[in-house]
Amino acid sequence: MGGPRFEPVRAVRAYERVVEQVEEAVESGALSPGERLPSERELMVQFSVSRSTVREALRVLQARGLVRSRPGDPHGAEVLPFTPAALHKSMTTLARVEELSLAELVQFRMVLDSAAILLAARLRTEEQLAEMGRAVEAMRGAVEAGEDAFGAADVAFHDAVVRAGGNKLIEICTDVVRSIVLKLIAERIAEAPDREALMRRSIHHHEEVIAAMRAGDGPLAARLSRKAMYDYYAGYVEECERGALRALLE
Amino acid sequence: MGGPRFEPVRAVRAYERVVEQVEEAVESGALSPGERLPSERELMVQFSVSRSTVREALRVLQARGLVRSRPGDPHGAEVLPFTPAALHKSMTTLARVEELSLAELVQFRMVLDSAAILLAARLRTEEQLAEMGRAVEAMRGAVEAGEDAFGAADVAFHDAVVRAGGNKLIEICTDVVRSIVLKLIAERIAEAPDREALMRRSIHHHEEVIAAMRAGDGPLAARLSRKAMYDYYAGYVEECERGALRALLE
DNA sequence: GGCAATTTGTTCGTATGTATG
DNA sequence: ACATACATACGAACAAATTGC
Repeated sequence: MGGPRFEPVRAVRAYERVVEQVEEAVESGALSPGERLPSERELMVQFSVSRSTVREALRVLQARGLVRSRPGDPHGAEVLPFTPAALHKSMTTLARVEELSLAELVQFRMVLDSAAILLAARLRTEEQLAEMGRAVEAMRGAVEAGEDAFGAADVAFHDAVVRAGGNKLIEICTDVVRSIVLKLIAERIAEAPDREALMRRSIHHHEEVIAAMRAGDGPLAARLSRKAMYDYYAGYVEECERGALRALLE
Repeated sequence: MGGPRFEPVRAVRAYERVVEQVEEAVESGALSPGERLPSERELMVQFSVSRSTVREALRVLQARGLVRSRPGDPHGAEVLPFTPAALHKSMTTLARVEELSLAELVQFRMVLDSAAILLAARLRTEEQLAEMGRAVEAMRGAVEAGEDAFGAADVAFHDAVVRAGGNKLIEICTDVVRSIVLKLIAERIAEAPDREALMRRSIHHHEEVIAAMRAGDGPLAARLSRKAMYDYYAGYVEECERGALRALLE
């Protein structure tokens, strides 16, 4: 006994080492968005691997949203600014293969949104509050204009809220989950009965949320927002799953 | 005017079409975890592309956690069960390049955890409650045993809670963010002063949470859990950022 | 345990269409 | 318009690894 404790070594592919090095350079800031990677031929020299290996590595980096390469580009692959695209992709996959129900997704939104509102009620500036107000105004104007305009204004409101909340992780996850939910009910949302009444009630709810935030009552604002989201989406959720959503309404 | 409205066509690479088809097969259930893909040479015939193209596609699918291929395996690439590995990877990247602060991550955990507890307080079975109790017992026994055992028991507790909450998205995100947080403070957690006092207080908090859940008081249990997490992690968070965490304590 | 067949990992060469200057 | 350098894609080849006999 005693002696050195050796660890099992997993065979690591050549392309993985290339990925690791580029990834490290990007995440450490040595390579910034907008900058370019050397050309594939240059990379195969620097890493002393073949062209195919370089290309496989670039495919993986591209799948992770770190770089983008275009045919014929003399500048080489471009380092991209962070986008939640990869996060979006893996959550979408999760939603499909794990069969996440719409109820679970909406519930997740209710949780994140009310948390953001709770935070925003404390941290918001007057300007941010005004921005939320303008978004609700836009929603009012968009009732006639159609789904897309209304939806865009609604997104603007919630974006303003989560930004005011100051948590980037909440911001990004909210964005990702919202788009997944919208995609799931996109075809049903237009043909919902009482569409206009739903919109007007939603606007009313949003105004109540703003009022509560202005008064500094975060818990109330959060409770109101959960109620608003429940009212808006409950119609699309299976009856038997609404109970779980109502559990968040107190 | 009039005439057909043509849509812009983005040049789609050959490997992407391969990825799309395999991805569709996996997500639709036509290909189940444990099943095998044809060999690379067989795939190049079926898709009528070169082997390099097949391999680039396989690398992307592997990066997304859908398949795994090993050298020499005569059965071809294996279709994997879903793991949050890809989600974990993209969140870790997010944490690094977007410079998520520890405070934001902990805040996110406080939000998800208290939501799960709120749900679990309503939906938990007696058996699940008992499982949480056993986890706390294990924590008590692990105070002497060391960090790892205590941490494992703590994980078991929170796992039992989120499972009882019944939202798989919350479950997975909790798991991902927890491991990121732990990695960030791994080296500091062992050398924290008053380590044992921290553990004992944490155990006490967990017992209070269970009691509140048993009494059916979800909001109280959630509030207690936020407080518990704040107490446990506040020491690792920059002074100036603790305010944002306290905003969740009411 | 050893051996043969097959597969993946990797390299190299070549042809083609494309973007830049 | 042209030349250059690039990414895309194909095909052949060899080494290393795995499976099944």
